[in-house]
Amino acid sequence: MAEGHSQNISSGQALLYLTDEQLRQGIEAMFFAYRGFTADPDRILEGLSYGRAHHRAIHFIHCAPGTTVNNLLAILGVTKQSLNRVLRTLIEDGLVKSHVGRIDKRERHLTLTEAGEALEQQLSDAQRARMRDAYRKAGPEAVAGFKTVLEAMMDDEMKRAYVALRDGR
Amino acid sequence: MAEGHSQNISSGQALLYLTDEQLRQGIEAMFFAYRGFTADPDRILEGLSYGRAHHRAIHFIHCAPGTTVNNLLAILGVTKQSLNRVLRTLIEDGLVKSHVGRIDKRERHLTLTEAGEALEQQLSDAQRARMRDAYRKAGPEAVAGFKTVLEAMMDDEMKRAYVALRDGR
DNA sequence: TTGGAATGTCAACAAGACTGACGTATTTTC
DNA sequence: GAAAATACGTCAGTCTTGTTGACATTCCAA
Repeated sequence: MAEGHSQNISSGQALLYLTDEQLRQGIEAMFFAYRGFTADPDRILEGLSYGRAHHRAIHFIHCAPGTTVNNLLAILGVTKQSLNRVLRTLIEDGLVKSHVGRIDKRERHLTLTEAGEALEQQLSDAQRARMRDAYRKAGPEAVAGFKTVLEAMMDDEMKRAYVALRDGR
Repeated sequence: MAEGHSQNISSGQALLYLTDEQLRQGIEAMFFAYRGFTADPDRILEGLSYGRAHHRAIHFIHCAPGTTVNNLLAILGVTKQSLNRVLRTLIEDGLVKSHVGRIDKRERHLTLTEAGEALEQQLSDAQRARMRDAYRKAGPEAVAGFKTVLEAMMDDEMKRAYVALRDGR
């Protein structure tokens, strides 16, 4: 493949961070870091017969209370049937409440109950603790770089969702 | 939870990047970026009746040719039954070869066939292309910060595996 | 007012992870 | 040399989480 060699010798040192080796390292760092990133919430959810999908739903309902199923679908990038199964158990277990829309009765608006908020706190405390440690170790400049690269790595759609969430608070 | 408020007012601006809001943004950035990160290989594998699990196996066999099953298990963090299913199909399809160990005949050493290397190239070209774009947009300093934070985010075990792979080349 | 579009639910199925148990070959240890 | 440990493969069963297809309800626009 023509893309294989990204080492542009002629431009010297400046592009050294774009070598295939460097990129491969970045790929592996991303893989291992993501494992660490999800490890703590996974451990908490393990005993509760919930999984990562439940965590994601809870996280985004917490961030955007009153959001509709369709809305959540777009953010999570799964089919509505898949999300529905997760939501059903969360509603049955009294962690999420679903309200029929006043303006459009087809819509269901989702919010966390008190128990839901409590679990969200527990999960996000664990995840933030790891994040905080990593940030502290790395320092503010590294954190800025971290975010810059992550944003550049997103699909455009995802970036829109991310920016909307980020700036909407 | 006592951890809830990480804003340490008394230390002023210096720790502003450690606020819960900032951490939450980082968590979401990680979530969305990882989706982008896996999107391209996923698309390629979709048609081939392979999944992300096959991709991971191929990736690490490529990086560490001759690695044993146990070794791969530790890196991937899955059970042997789970890995075996994937490996079996890859061997049947002629992408991976398994050799009985010369020194220890209990071990199976795994390598990619030519066809396996070709698929690896195709997959990693796609992933590197996205990575390269992100790196280029972000610039070398951001990339350095990115890696620093990711390494700090790994579990210690994972970090060892990462460092071993990184420095072993 | 009626037919299409949008929203959400139920049912059935597949991939991929897990546990547990078992078998085999080989190496290590006592 | 016998017993224990290790490396690998496999069968069976379960769980989470993704998929498609079919369907009910509601809204809106022709």
